[in-house]
Amino acid sequence: MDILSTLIDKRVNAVLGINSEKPKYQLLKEHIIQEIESRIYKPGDKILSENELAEKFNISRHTVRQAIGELVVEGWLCRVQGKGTFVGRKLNEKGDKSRTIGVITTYLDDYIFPSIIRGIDGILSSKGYNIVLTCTYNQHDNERVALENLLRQNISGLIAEPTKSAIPNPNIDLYHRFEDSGIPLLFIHGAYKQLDSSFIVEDDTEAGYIAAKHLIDEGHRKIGGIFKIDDIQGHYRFSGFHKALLEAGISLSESKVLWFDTDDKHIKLSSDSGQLDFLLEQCTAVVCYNDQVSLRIIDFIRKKGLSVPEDLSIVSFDDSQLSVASEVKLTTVAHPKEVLGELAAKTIIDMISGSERHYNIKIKPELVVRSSTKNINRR
Amino acid sequence: MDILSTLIDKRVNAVLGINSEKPKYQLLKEHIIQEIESRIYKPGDKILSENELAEKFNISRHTVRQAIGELVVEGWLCRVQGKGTFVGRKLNEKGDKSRTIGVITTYLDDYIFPSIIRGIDGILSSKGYNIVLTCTYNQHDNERVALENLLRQNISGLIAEPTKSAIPNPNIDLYHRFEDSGIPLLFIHGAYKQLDSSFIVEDDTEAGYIAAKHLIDEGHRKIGGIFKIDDIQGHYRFSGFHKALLEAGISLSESKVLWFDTDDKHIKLSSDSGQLDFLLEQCTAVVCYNDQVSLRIIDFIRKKGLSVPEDLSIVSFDDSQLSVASEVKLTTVAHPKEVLGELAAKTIIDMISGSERHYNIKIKPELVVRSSTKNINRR
DNA sequence: AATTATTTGTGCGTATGTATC
DNA sequence: AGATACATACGCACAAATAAT
Repeated sequence: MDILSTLIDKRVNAVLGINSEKPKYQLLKEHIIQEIESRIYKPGDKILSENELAEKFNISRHTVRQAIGELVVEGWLCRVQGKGTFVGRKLNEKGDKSRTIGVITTYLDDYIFPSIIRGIDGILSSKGYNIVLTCTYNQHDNERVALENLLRQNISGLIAEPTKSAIPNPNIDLYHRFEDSGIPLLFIHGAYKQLDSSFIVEDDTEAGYIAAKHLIDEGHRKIGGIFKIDDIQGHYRFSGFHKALLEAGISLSESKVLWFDTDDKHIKLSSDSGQLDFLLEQCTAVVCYNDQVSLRIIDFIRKKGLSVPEDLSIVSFDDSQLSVASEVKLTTVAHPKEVLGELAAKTIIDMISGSERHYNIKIKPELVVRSSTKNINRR
Repeated sequence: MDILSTLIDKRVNAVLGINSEKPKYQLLKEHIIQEIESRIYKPGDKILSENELAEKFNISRHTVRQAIGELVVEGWLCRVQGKGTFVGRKLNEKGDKSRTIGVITTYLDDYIFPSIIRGIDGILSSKGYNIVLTCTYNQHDNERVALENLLRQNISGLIAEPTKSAIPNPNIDLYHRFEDSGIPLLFIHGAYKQLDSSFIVEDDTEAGYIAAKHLIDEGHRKIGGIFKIDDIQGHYRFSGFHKALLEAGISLSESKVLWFDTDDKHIKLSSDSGQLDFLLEQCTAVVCYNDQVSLRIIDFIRKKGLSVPEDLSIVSFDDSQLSVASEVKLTTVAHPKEVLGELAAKTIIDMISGSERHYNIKIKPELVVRSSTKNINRR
């Protein structure tokens, strides 16, 4: 439905001017925005001249200028004297981009994001790019404010972690504006299903598979697992763990897997809860959700007067600083972290300067073998 | 010098219109900006009406509107229909501020800034504030871009680490604009001498004093020091170290202090450089520039077949993760880090909502006594 | 190389609408 | 109710940049 089509008729125009609450320049603005969003005009296209628009809609050139002027400020259009008005943002003096990259994450302080940000920062700063970082605290309204600010900032590219990626996102329209403006958009750590954008994620299923496979290769058959249930990574890691066991012909008895969540981990994983005894009774090895859990298990075993890896082999995930801080150095599946950040930075630079514009990347995790696992066949 | 004063005379105006490259609305813009910067108009003040300006400068009201319109977009002014045009940014619907805080640091990945950012983030997010973070990589031009972007956003406050604080800053004008707009400005980790702004810094001299004092209190008299020479913190810490020794009547023999810089630390502090032997020969204790240096010294001593603290007591600075990761837990003077960040966050909130607008805070560091020092009188 | 047409930029005038005090 | 302020909208003229002739 064309907002301004009725304006062509002068009499109807007059009627519309009374009925409609909105001023003419506002209607024209919305009309032009709609033309851009519906891809009638693409980034770089020349729109109708001011006089043509004035004639087409029977409004004065002054009113057209007012509408276009605001759209320029909002980043939809740019004007070039003597040439015309074009869709998209004006480039700076030298004709190149701003060399500023926007980054949106859910948290700054999250266990994984300092590392990812470090990876992004390391590459981008060495390539002469600046970073503008905003975090959403996993709130859609904060995400919206961040996107609106970045749209005004003439950034060359955007790296974003989805906010609440599992549920429908109300800010998809703003993400579309980056694509409409020809600004590369790259998601990390997840992607919106509603948006066919580039993304880089880690492969948690593969991580779970690698962890279990390593224990199987070391001769273990009685393998337990401890996973987090309120985190999708926990599900994926369990899924890969399960797959490896099935491939090895090991049936998964429920009793060998312990699930915990954010709230009950202090109870379930404490030494005297009794929940952990099955590990020592039924297993020679265990896959732990992350390095923190590993340290708890090692603590538990030490209190029983036993030791790792002699009495129990342990594999965990993330390769955090904790994995080398303790006396037993942990065998762990390294989360990409910095690598994910570095790859994201390199990819966004590729998307800005190169021809290739679409990337769907899953990073394969790698096992770091240290001293928390042993081969039970060699003795 | 009033840019537009000559415009009052119509004939001179005509002459100026030929000689001056700039259009009238541009001259009016600069005139109004100058009036705001010179504090003739303060935030919240009402400026002359459009008609008054048009009459005063003998230009049309349309031209005045064009000038004011751009100043509104740039955040200098806001217009209220029926009331007038005022200095400063328009508040949002509910009349309150945006609850977004701008943060500018030199680096993201620097050894101290992840912690400071964590402190800021922890407090601000819990109070419902958002953060927009930009880092300058210690470059003035990046700082300028960051400040310009933040000026366009509707932030309620700005926390900034000075970029190259030791040399004159070319972006002082932009920092003034925040103060002109009534946006609280708080520096951390240093402050520009040209600007009489609030700041929160750590007291490195005091830290050096505390470190040496602790060793003296533990009975040591032969105390060495290892400091970094290309970092102002190194100078401050040495200064405090020196003061403590003087107070205790210990003369500082030059041979007991080793200076290193970023480039030569791998050579000077390596086990086989010979530079470290004086420590074992002449001292019972040593003050190390940071925890990293401490670990190197411990490594050196272990290779000599000796141990800490039995053969040498060590105090260092920062209380980083390293200080508890090794088998010898380090006695160390805790850098505020998170506390600095948290205090900065609390202070900026105070400055936004409270009446007090000016803070000059030096944080006293605290000694964390662990097991790298021993009293040589008790045996 | 100069001319011309087109397009945006600057600037003036006027009138009327709407919000505020 | 009236005065004042900004908001919307129309008209015109000329300058400056651009592209094509």
